[in-house]
Amino acid sequence: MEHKNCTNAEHIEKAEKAIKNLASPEVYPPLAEFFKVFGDSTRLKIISLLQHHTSLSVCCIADCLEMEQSAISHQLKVLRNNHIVNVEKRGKQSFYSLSDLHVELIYQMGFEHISEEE
Amino acid sequence: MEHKNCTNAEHIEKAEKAIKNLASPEVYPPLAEFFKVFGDSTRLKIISLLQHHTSLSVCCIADCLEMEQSAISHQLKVLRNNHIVNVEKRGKQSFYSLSDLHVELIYQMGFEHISEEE
DNA sequence: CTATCATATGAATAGTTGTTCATATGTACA
DNA sequence: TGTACATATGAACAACTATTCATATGATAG
Repeated sequence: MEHKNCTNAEHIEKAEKAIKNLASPEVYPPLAEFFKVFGDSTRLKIISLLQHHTSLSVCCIADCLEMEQSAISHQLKVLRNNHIVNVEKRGKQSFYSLSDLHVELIYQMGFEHISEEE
Repeated sequence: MEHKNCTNAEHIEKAEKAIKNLASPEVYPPLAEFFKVFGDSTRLKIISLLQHHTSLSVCCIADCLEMEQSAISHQLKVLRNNHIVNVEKRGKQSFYSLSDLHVELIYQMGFEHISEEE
């Protein structure tokens, strides 16, 4: 690490220590990608709908959110790619559900965090 | 709710039930805003650095991440606005730290989630 | 007061993202 | 086989975002 901004001894010591909290650089882009999925109202609403072991078809989600089928389908693809939902195809329809408990927990913690703000 | 996409009885019943999982519409934008903060590598690295009660100055963070002071300052503003970090000004410097445990937990859960994927 | 260091901020820009529209794929049923 | 339904996907566009550069603010030491 270069010390371009500050050069005093205390600074260097703190920096050397803090840098141990960092993971290897290649983990951050996929982690950011994962959190980015939660950073959109439509996707959060889809996650909401699928809480408590609910399994819904695409058209059902579109109706609940009063949005176009295509918009929902595009967002479900994002959720699928990030292993946040599972699909089960039955006949003409695709049923989506949350892939694991992590997702519901992260969603809940976000909820708690913003509720605590004044 | 309109049933524009599907109209059969089973669909309508499922939709009426699922819609109870939804919170009121105005909670989603701020929640998305909150998660969006985690959706960027630079901000995740800053959160990483500040883990375990670490408190760092702006220039120290810039040095650790080998990035421009200005870029870090802009991102710290985003983190501040979302109550993810606290600032304590001491003389010329501003020391940043994580605002509460939620942040560290959410970060950790994201980490676990992506680690579990094959 | 002035020079310097630390931080913050505004404007500009390149890159990304969510939605819509049009259309393709895939399934079921007559 | 043909038609209707359910879903997926590609292109286009407007809106947003992260970084850089230049500069402003603010504090301290001389």
